[in-house]
Amino acid sequence: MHDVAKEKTSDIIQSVDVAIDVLLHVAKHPDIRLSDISRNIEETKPRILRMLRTLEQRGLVRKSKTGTYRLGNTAIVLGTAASTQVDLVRIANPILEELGQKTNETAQLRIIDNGESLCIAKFEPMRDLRVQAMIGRRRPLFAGSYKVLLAFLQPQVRMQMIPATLPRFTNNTITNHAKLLQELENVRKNGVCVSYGEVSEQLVSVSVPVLAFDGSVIAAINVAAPAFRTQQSDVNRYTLLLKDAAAKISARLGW
Amino acid sequence: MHDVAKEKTSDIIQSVDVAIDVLLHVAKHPDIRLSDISRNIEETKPRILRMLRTLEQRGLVRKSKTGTYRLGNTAIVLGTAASTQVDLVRIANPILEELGQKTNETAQLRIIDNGESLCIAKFEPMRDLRVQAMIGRRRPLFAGSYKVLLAFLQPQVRMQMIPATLPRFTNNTITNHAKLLQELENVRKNGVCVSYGEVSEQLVSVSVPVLAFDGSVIAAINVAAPAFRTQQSDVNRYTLLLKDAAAKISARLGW
DNA sequence: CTGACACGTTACGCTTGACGTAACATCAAA
DNA sequence: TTTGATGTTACGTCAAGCGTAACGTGTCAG
Repeated sequence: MHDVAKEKTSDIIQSVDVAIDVLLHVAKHPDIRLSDISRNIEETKPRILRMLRTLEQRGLVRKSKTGTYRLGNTAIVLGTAASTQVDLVRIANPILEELGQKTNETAQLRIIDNGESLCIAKFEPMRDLRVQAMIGRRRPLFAGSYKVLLAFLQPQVRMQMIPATLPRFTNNTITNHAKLLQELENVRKNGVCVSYGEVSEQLVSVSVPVLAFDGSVIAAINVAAPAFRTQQSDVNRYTLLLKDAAAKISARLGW
Repeated sequence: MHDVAKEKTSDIIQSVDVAIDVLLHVAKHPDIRLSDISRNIEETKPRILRMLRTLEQRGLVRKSKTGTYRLGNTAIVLGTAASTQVDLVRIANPILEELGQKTNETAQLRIIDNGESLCIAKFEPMRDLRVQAMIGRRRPLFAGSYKVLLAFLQPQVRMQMIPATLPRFTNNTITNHAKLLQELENVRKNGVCVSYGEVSEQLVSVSVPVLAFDGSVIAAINVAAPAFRTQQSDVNRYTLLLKDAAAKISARLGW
């Protein structure tokens, strides 16, 4: 066996691991059916069926009359408990709300997870047109203002997170490695990253890092707004508010 | 083997089942340590360790530097997804909020789960003194206004849910079987259940059922308030508002 | 200082739990 | 009817996951 791309599964209990795969798959694809899960996860149908039955009996998933699966009540209970247990989220939420109220734009809290940025808290203002945020949504680390997360990583770790070729999303996407590294340098110097439509043409996004006492990056908070109503002065204001909010979060995390 | 109290584990994959035990246990007891989980679940430490490692690698739990475990980021993502996938919760939430705003008291959505009532959605008003509700909290079915859930069950199912001896919580708790059955009869007739301090001395709680098209009970919604500021007129008003809200939920569920 | 007793962790040989194959029933479309 | 999906059951096989035992470590009490 070459086990080229095979993960080293040291001490992981595989049936549980696959069950988590199934659970997260149902989370991502509501009303999915057994066969589709089996195909996507690449496991046999009887195995997936056993998994689903186990999850269902515990209320983590629910089977509809038509045979499709969704998350169940236990998942709600679990998630609610989690929101109060994860310090970062619990602390950030009110600060994020204040930030969103002041800017009247969408604010997010994002962490690095599995080589991507993951939204784990958000605030959306009450106005007709706003940027939509979604808890659980993943975005690349190397494009848009979330690359602030990249900028504050240790150099050797950072390099591993940057793919060989940088995919293009818009005209403004940075696809040149040297340029990206230069930009990361600037971001680190200024403590803020502003994206003018690097991922979506019409959006401006401003992110700052949430740092630990030792300068390591914990998360990023950001404000995203439609480009047409965002002047340079707004960006400056958001930056100040973001830095203030980030400092508050850091402080309240105990540093 | 007598397998007297042994559950029939037909087709359930045990290691996954235990992993769920562990996960829910962490949810219920934040900052718990390996040994305690092992003791409570009654499984060996190596087993639990393997479970925790698997859960941790997927971000469902997180291990602190001191060796205690909490829920992790993935649990948040999961729960958020679940809130949007479970029809009942998604539909009930805005209606519950409206109900809570109108009454200016705490409102809850509760279902039957495992012989208890389980809170799966809530609204708490912005005022200094209010009844606290918590998603995931369980309460008995046979005491307080949640017995509305019991009242609308099919008779044979209902009997199985009522324990041989009814524990007393307060002076007002119904501990007599005949009396309880009589009360359930009234509740079914009136479509509402009012508890004057049956579980907590100082609380008044009003619940109505959310019924399916066929008359089967799906859930209960309730309003709970401190007794000292709740007159009979308030109870009457809550009842009307609750019945209205329950009808809306039923309708929006597609019946 | 030194037992004594927690804690988490590792190693490993044994067993049974969980696996995949194959066959099944059912339905829908061709 | 045939074809090709679906979900499901049954069963014999095998290795995944188990518990035992022993380890290292830290913290109390004596």
